[in-house]
Amino acid sequence: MSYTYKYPHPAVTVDAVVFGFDEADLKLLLVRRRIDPFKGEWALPGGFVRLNENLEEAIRRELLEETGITELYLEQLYTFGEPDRDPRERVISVAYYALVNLSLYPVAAASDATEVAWFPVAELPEVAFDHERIVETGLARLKAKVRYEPIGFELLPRKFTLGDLQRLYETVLEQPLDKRNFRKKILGTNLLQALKEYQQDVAHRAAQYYQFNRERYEQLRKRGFNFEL
Amino acid sequence: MSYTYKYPHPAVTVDAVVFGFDEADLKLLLVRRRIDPFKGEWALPGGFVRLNENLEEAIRRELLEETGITELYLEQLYTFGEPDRDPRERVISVAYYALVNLSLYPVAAASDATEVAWFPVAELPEVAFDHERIVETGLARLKAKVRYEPIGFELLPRKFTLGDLQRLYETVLEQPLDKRNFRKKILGTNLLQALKEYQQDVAHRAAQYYQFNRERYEQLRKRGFNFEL
DNA sequence: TCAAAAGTGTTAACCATACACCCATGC
DNA sequence: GCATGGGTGTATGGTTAACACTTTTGA
Repeated sequence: MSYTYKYPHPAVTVDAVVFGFDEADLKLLLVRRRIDPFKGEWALPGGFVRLNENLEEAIRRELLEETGITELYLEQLYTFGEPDRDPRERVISVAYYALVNLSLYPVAAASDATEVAWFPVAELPEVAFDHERIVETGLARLKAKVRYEPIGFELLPRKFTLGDLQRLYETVLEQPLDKRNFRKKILGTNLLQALKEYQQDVAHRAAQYYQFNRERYEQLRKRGFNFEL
Repeated sequence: MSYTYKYPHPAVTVDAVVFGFDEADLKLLLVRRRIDPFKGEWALPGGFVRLNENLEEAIRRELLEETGITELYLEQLYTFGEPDRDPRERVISVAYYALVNLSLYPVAAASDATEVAWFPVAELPEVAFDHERIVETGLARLKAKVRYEPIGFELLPRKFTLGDLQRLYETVLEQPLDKRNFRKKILGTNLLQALKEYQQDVAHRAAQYYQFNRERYEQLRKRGFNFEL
């Protein structure tokens, strides 16, 4: 079977820069390529767009097929279209960036056998195609956006401590934050709901859990409120 | 001549949301379609990407061919890929937004004969395809970005008065600004260079001209300075 | 002399920053 | 009892916001 057009058409793929966060690190999800080119090397999850699905559907399908991930925050990042970015033919890639709650998904360490793995962003392996550039674009976007949209919460479990949240911000922004000022500011937004739950079995005073109040954020946003850290 | 592929390929176009500004209005550049579908209707300038050019080259080529514009600030906006957005075949459009110094280009008013025209964004005609949605996305981006990047200057002539600049900001942000505070803030950034030139033949006190100091902005930005209005 | 926009300074409220100590818990 | 992170308040300086009058020019 083949497809014929009057004018040349590029191929179109979607690729995702998927971030996760655990206590220590910001992590990136990579998959091992099963076909040439770059067979056996690490690359961003993604694949060709089908004619009957839109771009977001395409990346969701690919993420499900390649990694099993369904629950994530997804946003279009940038479209990469240098003529030679794929050795096979002209391929234009619409990149998405995604934030995942790592605790929902198994954290397989990379090995020769694993097909999917999380890598600390500070220790990324070589990646196929121009995916390094796509990752950099995703990192820059995450860093810029975390300051003025409450997307940090997408990287954390439903309930978390203020310490967790602060570590996340410090990691993403690559700078230390003053604990007292951070707490004042975050609690001052009224976007966090304190739970009547506390850490268990920790070797220090147990921290209180909080959860992000998404409805409240939507309400405030409609009235012109702007999150800003 | 025809082109055959093993798998179906979408067509890929680039489209541009081009903004201009004159004393009174924020304006959008539209072109009249010369072929079906939507022949004779207004649409964003743009067209199919060729296999040997990257996306930015493609939109620059199209803008030159369709409108003659070469001097502009250009930035990728968003990629639109609903399966049915073009009745002919699957077409994915990479949209750019562009800012143009209107004084450099003739301001033809729209008529049955004109092929290219500037429309006040408050009075846009019907546009082809899903271009209305693309325009809205561009407007939202402009409005958001003007606050934290000095892109307003791209819409003005090389030399301008502080009044011009304030009117521009008030128009884009759709809100009045306090004149004294606006001047303090803008001059406080040190990004404007006062010229020893003044308005001529105006029926009020002549305003001083300024120009944007781009090198200075680049210097400051590298040192971590952030423009913010 | 009027209309129209240019240009200018001060004050008060608010917000961001810097900073140090006590608390609860497990080992 | 000590190590670990949780939790809290205040003072200072800087920034923003609100506000009114004088200047210059052409008509």
